[in-house]
Amino acid sequence: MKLTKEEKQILADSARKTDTIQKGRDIITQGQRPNEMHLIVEGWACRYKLVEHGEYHITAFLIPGDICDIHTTVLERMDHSIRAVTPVTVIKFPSIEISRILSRHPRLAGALAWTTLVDEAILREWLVNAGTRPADKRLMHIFCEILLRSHIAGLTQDNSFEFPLTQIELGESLGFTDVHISRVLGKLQQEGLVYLANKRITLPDWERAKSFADFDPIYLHCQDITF
Amino acid sequence: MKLTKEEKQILADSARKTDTIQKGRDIITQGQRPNEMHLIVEGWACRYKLVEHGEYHITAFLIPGDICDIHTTVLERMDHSIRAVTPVTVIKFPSIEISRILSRHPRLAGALAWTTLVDEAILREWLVNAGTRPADKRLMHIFCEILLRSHIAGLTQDNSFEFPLTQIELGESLGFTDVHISRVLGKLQQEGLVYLANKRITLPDWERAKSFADFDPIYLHCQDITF
DNA sequence: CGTGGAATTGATTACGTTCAATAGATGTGG
DNA sequence: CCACATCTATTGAACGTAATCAATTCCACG
Repeated sequence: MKLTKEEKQILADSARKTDTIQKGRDIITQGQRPNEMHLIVEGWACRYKLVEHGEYHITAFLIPGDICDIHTTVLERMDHSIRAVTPVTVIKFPSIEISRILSRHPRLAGALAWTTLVDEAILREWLVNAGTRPADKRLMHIFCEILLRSHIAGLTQDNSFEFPLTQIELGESLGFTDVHISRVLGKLQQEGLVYLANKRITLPDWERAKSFADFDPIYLHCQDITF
Repeated sequence: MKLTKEEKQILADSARKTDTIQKGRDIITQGQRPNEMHLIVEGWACRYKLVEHGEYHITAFLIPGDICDIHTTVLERMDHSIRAVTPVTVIKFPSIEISRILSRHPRLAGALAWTTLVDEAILREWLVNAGTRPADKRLMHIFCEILLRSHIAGLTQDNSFEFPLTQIELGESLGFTDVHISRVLGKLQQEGLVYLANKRITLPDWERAKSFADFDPIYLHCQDITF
């Protein structure tokens, strides 16, 4: 879906201001009812939920171009939190402006609905990932997804992308311990499926990566890529 | 969110017709681009995705009152399938009618957005469930969720609800084998946390069930219940 | 240079899978 | 209404993936 110049202008006009969030800080916290919507323009964030013992589970990674919380115009309270994984820059949109847009500009409303549905589709795929795939394929699957999403956001160089996550965070999102992530990641590198250095991931062979991870890009609702 | 009489009428007017789907049949299949939206009025359905070897993973259960596919007005192709778990009766709404409603009736659009966001919240909780909780708690968690959702839909009698799923299907949704479901379910019944008979589940002690499963209803965005 | 978080590696344990066999339930046709 | 087929549930034994506990090493940063 492509926005027209006018539509982009409408969005730009309704933006309030930009803001920067420190690494590790919450952008929004569970239970809040924020009165503005956040669009990430730089850095990585993650959605997470607390579970017993003060542990986390990460349910999504947000990269530049992603919206944190369309929820604000419809739901009362956030049922999860969003945290800055790296320093994050966001543009804020007052909820009132968003409501106005939703009711007056059907095409923009459609665009927002589209991002919501893609978020949902990603969540579904993560659930399948967690429910059916062993550690090595699960890990590769998320690398495939992030490469493709980074590519769409214009953040890739060839078949590599910046990857600021620690193995701990990776574990918290996939449902593994950091110890196990370390072992499996090591194995994947030995097998030449991934190359990781300087907070940057390279997938040397896209087709091999996809087939190893059983990765079908259909759920991202975009074109596949070729390297 | 409560709809007015007029709003309900608008929805009723845009409905095309009802349809019945046999048990085990797809209501919509992955890859399709359906031109109508389905609302379940009777029976259970499930969203599922195929994985390698022809296995399934179930990503959602749909009960009366749930909408199958708001997607149709926005996305091109279904990224997953929906199957009738029992015989299912649906009301169909042509996509064009839905588009019309979305653009002309902001409050109804909001209601549809609300159901989408709750679906997403449920998915998030399922992901946390799969990623962090052991089998017994995971199983109880889904029972808690379904009891509450059934209650909202007016389908409970006291603290019991109809439960047409096989242990195989339960396993396919939680990421366990049917063998393991059988064992864990047996244990939960011995401990008096669940009572299961005639395709009907009873949770004798709601508070105990909730605390055992670490179940926090916030993600369903509705009131909790007391029995 | 020293400190604390992140990553690696090893040894042991445990939760859930797999394979297999049996019993129970449900439905169908003769 | 019984006989047979099929799907579902139960139970047991052996195995395997990932968790846990623990000790080091690596690295970024003040």
